[in-house]
Formats: sequence, C-alpha cells, structure tokens
Amino acid sequence: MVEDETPWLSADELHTWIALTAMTHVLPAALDAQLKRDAGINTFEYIVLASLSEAPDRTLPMSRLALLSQGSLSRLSHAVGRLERSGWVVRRPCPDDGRQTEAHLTAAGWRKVRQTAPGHVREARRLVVDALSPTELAALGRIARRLIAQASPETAQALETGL
Amino acid sequence: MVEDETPWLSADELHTWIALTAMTHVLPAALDAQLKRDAGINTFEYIVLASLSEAPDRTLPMSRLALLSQGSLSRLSHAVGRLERSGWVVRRPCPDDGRQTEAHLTAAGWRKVRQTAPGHVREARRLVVDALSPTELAALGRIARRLIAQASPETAQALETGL
DNA sequence: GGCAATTACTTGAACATTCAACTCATCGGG
DNA sequence: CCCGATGAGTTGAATGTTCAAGTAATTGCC
Repeated sequence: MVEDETPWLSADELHTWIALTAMTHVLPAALDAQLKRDAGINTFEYIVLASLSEAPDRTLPMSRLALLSQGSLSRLSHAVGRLERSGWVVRRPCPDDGRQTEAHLTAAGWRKVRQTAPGHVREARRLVVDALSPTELAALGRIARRLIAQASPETAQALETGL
Repeated sequence: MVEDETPWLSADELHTWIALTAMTHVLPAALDAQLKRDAGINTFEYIVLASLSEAPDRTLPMSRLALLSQGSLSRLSHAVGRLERSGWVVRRPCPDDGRQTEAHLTAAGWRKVRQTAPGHVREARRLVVDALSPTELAALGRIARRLIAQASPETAQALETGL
C-alpha cells in the first residue's frame, strides 16, 4: 500500500465512469431479459448454442467451446448439462483424445437457434447497432478493444486470433 | 413474429458487437476481482458502502439506496444483511415514516470505504480513464449515455436527475 | 516402460441474485 | 374512522455461478 497522491476522478471523468458502469450493467441485462422472455434461455446458453451452430458438424470439444463462449469450464459444464436436459445438446467422448468431451447440437437444438437468433439480433440492432451512427459504432469498437486489452489481455488475444 | 428481412449484422458490425459484449463482460469482472481480492467485497457491496459514505449523516433509506446502487430492493436487502453482519452498516427504522428502514454507515464501515476507495479508483484509472485519450473518454461517455437511454430509459432518467 | 505432471473435464457445496410471497405501515376515500 | 390500496421492506426457495476438490486419460522424461 504505497502512500501516493489520491487519484480521484475529475467531475467529467466521474460522469463518464458512471455512465460506463451503468452501461455495462444495463446492456447485458436487457439482452438477457429478451432471451429469457422470448426463448427461456440466458445469454450464456444462447452463446453456447450459437457457437455450436456455426461449428463444423455442429460439434465442438468442451474446452474450445469454453474459449469461444468466454466462460470457465465449470460454468460451461453446468450450462451444457441444462441444455442437454432440454434436448438441445448431447455430450459424447471425443474419438481422438479420451480426455476430451465433445458437445454436439441436436436437430432440436438447431431449430432452437434458428428460432431464437432473429429476435436476438433484432434486439442487438435496436439497442446498439442502429442506435449509433456508423462512425460512432466504429469508434465504440476501437475503444472496446482497447479496454479489453487493458482489462484482460488473454481475451484480447482470443478475439484477435480466435475469430 | 413478423416475417421480415433477416436483420443479420455485417462483418464490421459483428466485429464491433463481439468486442462490445466482451467488454461488458471483462470490465465488470476485472473491477469485481480487484475488490474481492483487496477488500473481500463485491462491486455491489462497494457501491452501497460508497453511496452511504457520501450521504448526509452517512444514512439513506433502503429505497433511495436501491435507486442509487441500481439494484432491486431484494438484492439490496440481502447485501445490507451481509454488510450488517460484517459490522459496516446498521439498519434502523426511519423516524418520519414507519414503513421505511434507513441504512447507516458505522465508523468501521467508514474506515472500510476510506481504505478501499483508492485501490478501486486506481483500478478504474488503469483500466479505463488513463487508457483512453480525453477525447475518446468523452466520446465513450456520450455513446454510453445513448445506449443506456435505448436499453433502459428509467436508468437514463435516474442518471440525469439523480446525480 | 513406468510414473509424475498435465490436460480435460465433472461434481457438489457455498454464495449471490432473482422471484414470488408475505408483513407491516400509511394514505385516501366513503 | 375504518378499510382497501399502495408503499417499503424482508424472507425463503429456486436458479445460476464460482470455487475447490476429484477423476480419468495422456504426455513427457528418465
């Protein structure tokens, strides 16, 4: 605990800071609410389903899925458990490597994604993409990538490569 | 469910969207981790303590505190319960209105805030305020307020007035 | 070629948040 | 002045997330 200058924020900085924290709270909550209301799943589960739907053979090993969905393996394991109980995903041992488990999107899961995606994208447009000018949207993207690099270099790395 | 054009995102829009969602995930997580590590409390509890510390007599009715901290009354009630068990807050009936409960920051709670705030602000600077140019920061503030207005008009309203 | 790490996951308990139900106080007609 | 509606808050169960511990397969190295 070094005894340095108190690094308090200026009025302007504070104003922005408050808006930023409110945004990081309100935006995910709105997306989550839309998904729960219209599809009965939360954002994380949606991302899992969507990631699988875009994978070759609609199948991914759990560890790769955890990277794509930006969640811990434990969180993913619980979530896939729920999705499995709903009949949207099945788990099976990976042929190549006995340690790995692969998650596969079922036909019902595929239908679920197809049904759910449009509403979700519509909400993303309404809340963000169409609410800003193209210039602002691009600026937001640059700023977001900068902040991610600062807060979580691993995530920044994953975004650059893993797309 | 209207059968309109599929409203999918362009590559650029998608790129920005992914960065934005990653940011709204990674930034709160980093702040939360710092507080848990250094102070043993989560962000919500910190905001509650900080709000009380700036209130007249370091006291606020629960409902006002819920507004300031942007949480439900139930969430607040549970959180204040924890803070009370730690000895940082006490609850007492409000003299004017028997329905209300006021939360008051104890001396220990005041010390806790004083100890915790500098590290939190330092992290806020490191992750955001000092990571962007003043121009970018201002732009981020404007954009954030716009998105809040879109996703949660009540919150936008609260930010304008309730500061 | 055996065994100590490491990798890939799962599990269950602890914790936080939400949701619905409930209590208690006050307000506003009739 | 009483009684239904509203407001303020609490509570407990259900759900989701994290955390620590555990299992099973595989790699590396001596």
